[in-house]
Amino acid sequence: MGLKEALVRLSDYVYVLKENTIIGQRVPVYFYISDRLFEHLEEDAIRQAANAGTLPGVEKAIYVMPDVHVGYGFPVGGVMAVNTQTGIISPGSIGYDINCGVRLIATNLSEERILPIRQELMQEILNKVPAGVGSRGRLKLSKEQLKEVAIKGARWAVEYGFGFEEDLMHIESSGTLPDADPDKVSNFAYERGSEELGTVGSGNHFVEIQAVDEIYDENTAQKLGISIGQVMIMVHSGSRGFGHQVCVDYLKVAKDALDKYKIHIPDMQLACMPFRSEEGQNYFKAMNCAANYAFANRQILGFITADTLRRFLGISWEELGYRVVYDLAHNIGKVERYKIDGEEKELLVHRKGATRAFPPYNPDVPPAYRDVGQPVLIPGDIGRYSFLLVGAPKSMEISFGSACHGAGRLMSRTKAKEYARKEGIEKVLSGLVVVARGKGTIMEEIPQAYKDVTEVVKVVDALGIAKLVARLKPLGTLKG
DNA sequence: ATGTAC
Repeated sequence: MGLKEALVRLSDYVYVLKENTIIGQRVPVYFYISDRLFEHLEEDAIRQAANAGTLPGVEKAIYVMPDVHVGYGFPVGGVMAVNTQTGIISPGSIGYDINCGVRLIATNLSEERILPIRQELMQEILNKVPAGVGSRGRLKLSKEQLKEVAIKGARWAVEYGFGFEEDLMHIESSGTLPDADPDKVSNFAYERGSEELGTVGSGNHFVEIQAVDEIYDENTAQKLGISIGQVMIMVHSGSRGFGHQVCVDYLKVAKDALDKYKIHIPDMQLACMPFRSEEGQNYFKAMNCAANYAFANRQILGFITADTLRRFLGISWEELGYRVVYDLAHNIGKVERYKIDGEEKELLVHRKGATRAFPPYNPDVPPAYRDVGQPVLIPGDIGRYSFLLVGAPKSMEISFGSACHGAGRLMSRTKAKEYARKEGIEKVLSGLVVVARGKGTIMEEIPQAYKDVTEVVKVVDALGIAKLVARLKPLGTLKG
């Protein structure tokens, strides 16, 4: 019997894989998924989530979001919380792209102003914002400068001239994670990161000009300063080669330390080390450096895009009305406190393809959003809607303060390319304004290659993990 | 995701 048959449907959006379904699995795995998305649930993704349930110190349950798909060791869309005293830290369960995440910037512009010029505007953004694998930015930073980036995160970018002090108040952890030690990052990571700060990268990463298309919760939207027809900028990017190298380096450290700490794992991709060990702490501190690099990266990308838009229209910053709504990580490990069976515990929450979704009045929600909850940003794929939600109370009870992160792949990259070639890329993308240096990435990232993100957000909304606020439609997209 | 393969 396959694992998929072992899943028990508890309600419309909840399936469970009971503990001990696989050997050594100490906690249940909850899948937050609709029946439609269940059809696409891969056997391997279920196995990966169950495997994580065997890791030392795992608490309560593994949670899997509706946009789940197979990842390296741990599925994308997975949330795992580990006891910080007795548990491990797993680089593969945070992901190769450390602090891959999303930033949303609001403007005062209305959609009508952009629609007639969007083709030319996107060409200009293509000229000004570096994108693509191995793309190099306008900055070339020394190791010493990168160490500052690794410590200061988004603040470094603001001090360098990319943005404003107020931006920092509207970023997860203010865009600066404190437990970062740049001496735990390898020279090779610094080399790879030296020319990539302020670049978009490839894959599903993008910079997009959007318009607010539908509002689901007028009251919350108003408090967030969001209204119909408003032009927004969305940035989806991560820590580029810098974070990738940190992950590669510490996966090796973890594999080499398995015997030393007598850790037994069902899959080498789940190689991990005790969180309190020297190796574990070194990775945590290096991971936070990479996360800070990613916060700085999105700070620069968002600012350059806004500045390009502003100059293109020949208007002032005041007239543009640039305002960072929020910026968050969807690949990260965070130390947070949760009540489990009445006992408060300190946990390392691994979020891989999952966003934090803290409810109203949580102290980590910025003051401006205190009574609405933390903004949750869900990027769509080329030509697809993106969504703005806010964290809701249930997340603290049933998902370690987490929600989904996006659509999740449906077709492999090869299959997507085949499809695009067969149908013709012009037809597949008809009506959309998409710019890129090459066609390759676009072919792999066609909308048909992804699950329907609308269905994904419906699930987290229905579960009370996050509440739908607004839908954003793309006006123009820059891809890597 | 990724100098898209150590």
